[in-house]
Amino acid sequence: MRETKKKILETARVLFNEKGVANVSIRMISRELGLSHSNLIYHFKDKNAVIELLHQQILEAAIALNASIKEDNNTIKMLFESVDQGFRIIYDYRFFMIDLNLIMRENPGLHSKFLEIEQLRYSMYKSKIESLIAAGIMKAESSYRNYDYLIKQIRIISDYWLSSAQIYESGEKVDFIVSSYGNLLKHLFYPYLTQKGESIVDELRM
Amino acid sequence: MRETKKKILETARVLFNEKGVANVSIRMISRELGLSHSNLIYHFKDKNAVIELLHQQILEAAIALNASIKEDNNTIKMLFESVDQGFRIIYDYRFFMIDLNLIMRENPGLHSKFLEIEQLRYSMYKSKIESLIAAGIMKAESSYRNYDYLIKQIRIISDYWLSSAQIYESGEKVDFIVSSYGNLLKHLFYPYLTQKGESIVDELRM
DNA sequence: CGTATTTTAGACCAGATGTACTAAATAAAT
DNA sequence: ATTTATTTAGTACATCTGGTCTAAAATACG
Repeated sequence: MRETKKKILETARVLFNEKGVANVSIRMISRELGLSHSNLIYHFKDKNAVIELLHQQILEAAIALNASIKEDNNTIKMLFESVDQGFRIIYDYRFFMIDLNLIMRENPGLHSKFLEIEQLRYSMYKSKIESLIAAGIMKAESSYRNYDYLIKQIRIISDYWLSSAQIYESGEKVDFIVSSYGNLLKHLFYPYLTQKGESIVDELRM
Repeated sequence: MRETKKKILETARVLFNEKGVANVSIRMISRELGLSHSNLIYHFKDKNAVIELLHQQILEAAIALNASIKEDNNTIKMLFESVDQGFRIIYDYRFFMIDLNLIMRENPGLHSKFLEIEQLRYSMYKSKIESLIAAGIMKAESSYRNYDYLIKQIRIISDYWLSSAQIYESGEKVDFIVSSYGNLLKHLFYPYLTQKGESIVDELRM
């Protein structure tokens, strides 16, 4: 029955989000589902196997998102929209980002995969920024406008906004958190906008 | 013997940094020290008590740093120096930042204290930025230069640069990591500098 | 020196966890 | 319908953990 496996993933996801990966055991997940723990082990070798599959779900959602956003329409509007939607998707799997370091430490395979994906993310931003410069929307690079640093700032905020939200915004609603931190990321771009860029973003903000 | 307590803190700090807080038990620390675990419990009620004292050590170091940096000399040079030195100090206690969310979740008292300190951090940056604007070093605030967002960006990077380093820079030397991520933080300010500000920072970078 | 206090060790307990193994129940297939 | 494969439950085990209690050793003190 394929159904059981799905239920396990779903329950695990919710429990991970609630209590944190470290505080959820195989036995807890099975108890929650009214299953024997040996049954759970039949479907997943261990907790890491569950996490790996959940990570794959995230990836699939991200790929679907990328596909839905037209590549040729390479505007800042699309960039910001993908931020909002990406943030919304990852929120449902927030345990993964909040316990990121724990997970990476105990799962070297996932760690390497994560590093590979990061390279893709880097190139994506790199080329987006280049085309925004070419379009006169972002300022040209200079000693005080080093876009490699910008991309690394984006990386940290993308990786850890959920951790930060857990500490500083506990109790706030999903929508509020997602839009706050989405704005935080977008504001990284603002001081790099040209006048033309600003007027384009002005329209988006209406 | 006060000595034992110090040794426990020292060993705990090293083990936490090495293995992560979740993977270190009271019994492990005592084993490492050749002590009985009941002896450890005699000195510290539990693991959280150890972490709390280590956190106090961090605070004391931070206070000493703030005192050493003259308040009246409110330049961007001092700001950047305190970043470098602050980053260096916290590196030795990196477990605290890497396992921040875990620690906050299981230690509500520490969480509140951390939130209080964050308010101080906020006001500090707020007033520093204001005086830098007044001095013509940073640009005036505007719709595309919202300094509240800048301060929140600073917050996330300050809180999670060590986590990010653990994932992306494993194996790199301390000095490299500290200076890389210090630069990352400083670059948050760069696009907000006036021409005057740029020329001042130019001298610092020589 | 003898007494009181602090520090340390050892033993024990109850609970949770991962893992392995066996057997029953259910579903699929021929 | 009988066999085969898949899915599930149950049990048992070794390990680790936090916590408590008791007593010995070390230290401080009067």
